[in-house]
Amino acid sequence: MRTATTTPMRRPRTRPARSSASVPAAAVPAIRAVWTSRRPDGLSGAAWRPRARGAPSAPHYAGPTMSEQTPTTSASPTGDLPGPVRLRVAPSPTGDPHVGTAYMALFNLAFARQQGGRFLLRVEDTDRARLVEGSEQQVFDTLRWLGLTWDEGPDIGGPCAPYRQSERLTTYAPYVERLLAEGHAYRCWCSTERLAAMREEQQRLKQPTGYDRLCVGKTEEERRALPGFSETPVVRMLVPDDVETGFDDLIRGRMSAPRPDDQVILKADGFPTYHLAVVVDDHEMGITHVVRGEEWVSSTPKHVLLYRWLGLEPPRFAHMPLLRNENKSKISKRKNPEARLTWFEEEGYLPEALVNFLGLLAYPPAQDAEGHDVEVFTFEEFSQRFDWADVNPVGPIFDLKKLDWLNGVHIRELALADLTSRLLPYLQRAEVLGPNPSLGELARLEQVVALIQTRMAHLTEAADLVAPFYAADDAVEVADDARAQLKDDAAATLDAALAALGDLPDEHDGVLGSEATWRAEAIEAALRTALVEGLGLKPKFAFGPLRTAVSGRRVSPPLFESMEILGKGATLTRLATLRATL
RNA sequence: GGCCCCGUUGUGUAGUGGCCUAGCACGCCGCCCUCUCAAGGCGGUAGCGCGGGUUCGAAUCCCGUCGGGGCUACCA
Repeated sequence: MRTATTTPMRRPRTRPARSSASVPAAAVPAIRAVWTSRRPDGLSGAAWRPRARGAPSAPHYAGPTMSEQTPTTSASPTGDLPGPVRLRVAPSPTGDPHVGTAYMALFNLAFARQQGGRFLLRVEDTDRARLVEGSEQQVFDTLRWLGLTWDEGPDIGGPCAPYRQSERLTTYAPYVERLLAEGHAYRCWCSTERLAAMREEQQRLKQPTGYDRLCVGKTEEERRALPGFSETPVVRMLVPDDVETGFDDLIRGRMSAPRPDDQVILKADGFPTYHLAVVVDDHEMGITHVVRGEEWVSSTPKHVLLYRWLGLEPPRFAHMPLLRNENKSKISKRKNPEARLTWFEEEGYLPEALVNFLGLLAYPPAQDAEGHDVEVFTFEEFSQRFDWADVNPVGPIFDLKKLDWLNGVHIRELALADLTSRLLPYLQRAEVLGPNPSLGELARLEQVVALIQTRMAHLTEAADLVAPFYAADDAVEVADDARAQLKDDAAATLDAALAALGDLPDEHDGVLGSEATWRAEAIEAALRTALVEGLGLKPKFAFGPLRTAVSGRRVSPPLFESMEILGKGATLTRLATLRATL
């Protein structure tokens, strides 16, 4: 536990010198050095071997060696692994992907990219009871959708494959054997019933809960004679009473954490628990920075202990604050539908907006010359200025208001063709357009999208705005509130509009009709002359009935532009259709 | 209960002892623009959890207190 923390982590949050050089960059060479020399620790055993092509042979490791008893079958890394820093996100496939996973992935990736390092995805599927079919694929899909892509992972492989813990079982065995052999771990045959009863009793007596070490120092036969025996033992860590539990955190500085219980590291089913698997895999995969949620703070001493017992150099730790529900509890999918990553796509959020938003939680935006926040940014911009020391340890409430605004901002920044194609699936889902829209329908769509680009916070809102443009002209559905708004003079207004517009030429002079006369400006001029000047109506009341006739709505995209897109024939039909019902 | 982490407007944040009558952004409210709704422009609203200290001076340092959160599994 002597992580070379030469610089105090957090306190000097020197604002001007925010070049990430302060902590991370400076740390890189050191990590690099440690890394190259720590590979041959014996634990990778047979798996580790010097590079074939003239790689310098590593210094021999003098400590305990497991090589003879390490028939590792997995394809373990050979020699140096790519990247000056290596980070990972390690979700467990236990259901809908969680927004917290994306949050962690973002910060891990941002730092990895900034340092020119690697980002890996590792699936932590050691809990076979909670495994959910298809959830792993959903993790891939949602993270890819967000653009938070990995350099190594279960689906794309990499030098440390496999990247699925359930496929790495043989990797963990020698580590467990070594801990057992050196007296740092012991087998425990206590049944789950006995454990539950023990815990209950401890809680009743208001004692700290923890394993009572009944099995310590006992052989299987000795233990069998006692009650609460189970045939299939687990392996527990033997945590010394006076163990040092402090560690350094990139975000919080020096941390103290509780003394761990005799944590189970190998379950009765032969699967490792998270604690063992994370240490072994992070080591084998050359992880330099462990970035995870604050909920892991209290188990970090267990991990540090494991690293020490195994003679491994521990990685740097960064514990991110937890995203919260409105009541400040840890964000949960139960309380918050938006804790599900798939929800955002369903609701019409842009992935770049979500990433942008996540980068604003517990992290300060950059400031411009006038001291105004620069809250709209890309992942690359975020990555470049990122610094662990700037992460706020306070757990932010996951409040969607700013995301809604950001989504609108990003929608407005999209090129028209891009926005149109992104809208297409939503319009098809809403059945505004069919599965195979015609060229004509698509051409019209882009025109319509230009009108609604500033009128959406969510892509899902497009359906309502767009639908009237694909309705039959003699069957535009008129909303109740729109019809209710029609006044007595609506009929006269429509008649006047019909007359004025009927006189407006509809010619297509130029090639491809580029010189059409049925244009918004001409339509507006004709209508203003007839209704505002002619009938003396206020614009607002003059155009209301027309809007209802054309769109069936009280609120719609700009009226004259809509008429232009619909064309003269359709416009007149719509006006006449509503007129006929009055 | 025990251990640990954290407290700046409704939300996200700036602030690291005087530049703070606490800045910015979102939200909300109002005004302008305007064919509706948006977008855009302008303005307004609201905060240092509390109590002691240290200091000429505290949002900033110290102590206490209160509050919130996390962990306390053969879950991650």
